[in-house]
Amino acid sequence: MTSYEPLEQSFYEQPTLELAPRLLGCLLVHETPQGITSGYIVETEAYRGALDRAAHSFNNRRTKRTEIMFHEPGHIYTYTMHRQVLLNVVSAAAGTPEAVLIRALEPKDGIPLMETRRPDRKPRELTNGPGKLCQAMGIEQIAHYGGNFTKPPLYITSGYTPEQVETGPRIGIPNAQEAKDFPWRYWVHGNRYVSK
DNA sequence: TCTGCGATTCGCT
DNA sequence: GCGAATCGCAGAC
Repeated sequence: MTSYEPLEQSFYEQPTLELAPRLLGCLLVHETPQGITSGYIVETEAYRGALDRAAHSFNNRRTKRTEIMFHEPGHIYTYTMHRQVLLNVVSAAAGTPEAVLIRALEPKDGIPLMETRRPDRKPRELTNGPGKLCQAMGIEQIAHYGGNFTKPPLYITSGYTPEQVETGPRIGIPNAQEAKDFPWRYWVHGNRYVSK
């Protein structure tokens, strides 16, 4: 178990709807004093500020919480929901508030450490949901908000190329009217760690 | 293994 | 106050 070489800034400079599927198979890595944890990204969702009623930044709403989405792509956007932390990759050019939610991982390094952070869980229950993977990886909202995925301690590196990617409506946004049907959820076909 | 429902914190209005 | 990009548990099959 060693360090990896983070993907460069240029990787994030592609349209959100292209970045979201291209993140699949990439490796999310977190280096902490306790050790390294990592996992392959197997499920993502795109959120596109201006036109997307399901996004926090809908209608370009700029607040303390959504501020980071207006910055350059590659920044870290964390958000809390019912005591859970959710991890997002800021996408699109500065001034365009878009992001990709990381929904599920397939654990690679540091599985024993993940198990200490989420005791008494089956292997598959470690990272098969957006709040769960943050727990397993030790990701905290305050500490990581506004950071950058291009450098340690929390970064993304290349992994593998998925054989088949599937697309469908996003999860958990029933009040988003027309936006709830946008097929902006992407996952690796047949992967056991996909949340649904 | 899958589905449905209730808990409960924080940021925004 | 309100409502949410969720989780975990209970109960069915």
